Amino acid sequence: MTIQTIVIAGKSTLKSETRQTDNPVSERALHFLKALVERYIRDGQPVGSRTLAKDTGLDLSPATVRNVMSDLEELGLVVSPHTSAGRVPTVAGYRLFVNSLLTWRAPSEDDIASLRTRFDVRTDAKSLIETASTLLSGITHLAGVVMLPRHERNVFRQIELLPLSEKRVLAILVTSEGEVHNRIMGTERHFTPSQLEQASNYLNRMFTGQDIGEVRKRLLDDLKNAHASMDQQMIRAAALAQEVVEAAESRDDCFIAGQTNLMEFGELASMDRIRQLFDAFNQKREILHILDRCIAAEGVQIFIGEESGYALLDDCSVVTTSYRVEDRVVGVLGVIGPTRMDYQRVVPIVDVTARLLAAALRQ
Amino acid sequence: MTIQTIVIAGKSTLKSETRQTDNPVSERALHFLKALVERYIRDGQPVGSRTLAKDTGLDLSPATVRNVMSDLEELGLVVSPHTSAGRVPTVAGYRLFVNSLLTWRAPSEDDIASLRTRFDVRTDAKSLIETASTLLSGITHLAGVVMLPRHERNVFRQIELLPLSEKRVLAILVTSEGEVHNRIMGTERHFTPSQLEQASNYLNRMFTGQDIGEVRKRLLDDLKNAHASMDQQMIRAAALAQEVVEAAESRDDCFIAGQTNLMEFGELASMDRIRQLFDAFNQKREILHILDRCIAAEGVQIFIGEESGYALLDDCSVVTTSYRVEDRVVGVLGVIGPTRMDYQRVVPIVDVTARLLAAALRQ
DNA sequence: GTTAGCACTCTCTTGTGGTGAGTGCTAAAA
DNA sequence: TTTTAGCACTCACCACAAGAGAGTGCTAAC
Repeated sequence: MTIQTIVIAGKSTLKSETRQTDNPVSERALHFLKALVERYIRDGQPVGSRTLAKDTGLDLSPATVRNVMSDLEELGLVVSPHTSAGRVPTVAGYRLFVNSLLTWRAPSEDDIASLRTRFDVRTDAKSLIETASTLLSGITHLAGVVMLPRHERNVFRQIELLPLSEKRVLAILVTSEGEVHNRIMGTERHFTPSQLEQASNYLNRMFTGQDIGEVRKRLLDDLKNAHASMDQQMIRAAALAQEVVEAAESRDDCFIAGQTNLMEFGELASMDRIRQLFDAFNQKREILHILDRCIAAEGVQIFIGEESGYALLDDCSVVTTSYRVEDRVVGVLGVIGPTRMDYQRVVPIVDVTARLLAAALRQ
Repeated sequence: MTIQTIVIAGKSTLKSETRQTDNPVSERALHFLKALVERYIRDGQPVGSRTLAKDTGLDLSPATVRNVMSDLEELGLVVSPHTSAGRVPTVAGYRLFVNSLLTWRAPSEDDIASLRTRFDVRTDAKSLIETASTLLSGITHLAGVVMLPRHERNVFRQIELLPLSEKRVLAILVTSEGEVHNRIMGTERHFTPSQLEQASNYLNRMFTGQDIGEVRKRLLDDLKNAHASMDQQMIRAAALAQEVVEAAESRDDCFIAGQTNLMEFGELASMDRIRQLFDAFNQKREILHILDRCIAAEGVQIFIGEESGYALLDDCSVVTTSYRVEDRVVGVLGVIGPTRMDYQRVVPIVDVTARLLAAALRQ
């Protein structure tokens, strides 16, 4: 698995770990590989020696090209689906292409513009995430996904307990950056408004400013060994708070937009494949795992085909990057598409989107 | 367009407006039609005279059946896709079937059980809606959709304004039945916590218990003709409240679950059709319109094929019903599937789900 | 009214041959 | 030694034909 950092703006820096200096793949061969991948990304058809010969501009005969292709095939960088088809890049081929052969193309003015204007700074995190994934999918014509992972720093700000009806209480919890969680809870006994107010005052006094994880632990403790020092009242308050705090902690916002874009791609086009894919998207589980893996990494990450480790995504690639606010990673975002996506275009877009989203979140 | 009310529990009452007493479609022909539709619903293939002859149990020869079918075809109740295929019901055929030929089958114990246990009364409206649509789609193997239309009665309960950072304020609005709306707003000037508290106190004093629509109007008025009697402070408070109130009013929660189930059906199986369908679901617009139409109606409504009026749903049927709390319609729910869905099973399930959801919402 | 028989129609499957794109290999040219 | 031309070969794809199967409509007999 290779990781590369891209620094956007047309130029690229690669922390390339691949570039096999040990095996002697000639400059020319690489040139061909590049042309081949580009061509294949363009029209999705196996590319043959004749077309490739023209594409490179090197004025060589198809026969020569064939020889080179043979070498590339031996190296496992391309395959032909059957004897008399052209060649198609393998995962290794894409990898090499992405790592060493590609210079990132800065997103077009249009793309940047439509990104920038649509990020309205004045909205809350949730809708920002939503627009981000919609934009990503809209611009790339792939599926866009944005995730807001559990904060490492999620702070208890304020809790409010409101009576709803006889035995139901509405708990509203505000955390860190103005995120609001709420839950309705049934209670065994009736609380008067003033009791609830007392309870929330108590909770606020105790916990404001503390980390949510901590709060949860303390609440649990309190409930378990409800020590004498504690007022009955307060124990009940803790019980009420418990649920909403839990909800606030386990929250994982993750949006996927533009799934249907994937139906356009012939290579995924069997109804069955697509269905499995969509179901997976709905479950979100596996997707979240993949994205989780990117949290730590620096810069844009690219999983090509099987690299993601999920059979479902075998002929898909995932391009992700984390976005950070004040050097703290707050989330991961990216796109999912067929392996033959236009990396040169997509990668920078993912990168820029991450930056813009980060900026918007930073207020 | 016909509307029928079903009263569930195995029996059915039909306010049938179709039952063409004017045209002489024989009892036997109807019997055949019923058999044909049932068969077609079962295996989705045009059904021929031979199979049908066996199906009815009437011990008639295929030739006789063919004669009857010919009549039915003349009446526009069935068609054959081509000369040597069997017959397939037309929309009119389905209509007649649904209106007059069908006795509703009470949902199976299993289905009821899995519905009942999964409705946890102790959660908020939003998650109830979510489970309802998931359940619907799970049990029927169709797409389930649940909508919570704009309340006619949506009451301002409490507003809270919290300072987030320099120039951002978090507004939390609680309405009617414990629904929480929140928005983050940028402001031109800095508010101190106490100013915000004052402002929310003011708003709560003014508006608690009033209808949200009313509140919005009054806020707008206040802002427009900010009369001398009003304190600058209060004008700002109004400005802040404005946004979140608007959000609370225009909210339309609508969940669609199990879209992918529709991919299983051969008749919708062109990638293109499905894609359009999914895109429509994502937009939600048209779906909402259809559902809107059902709000007024009593009982279960069935739109077969083109009846829905949306070309997209030409070979889909929509089965919906409204659900009510204390005789007030609070929402609409239903399923979307191919015209050849198993109405006998699906309709009662939709009906029961509505009742259970209503019960859960009633607390 | 019902049925048997029959010719007919149309889809679907299977097989066949042709075409075109592309290959690998070999031997000659550079 | 690299490049190229030539050639035989492979395979997907298409069009077409032939046959099977399912089902029909019609007619004439029961």
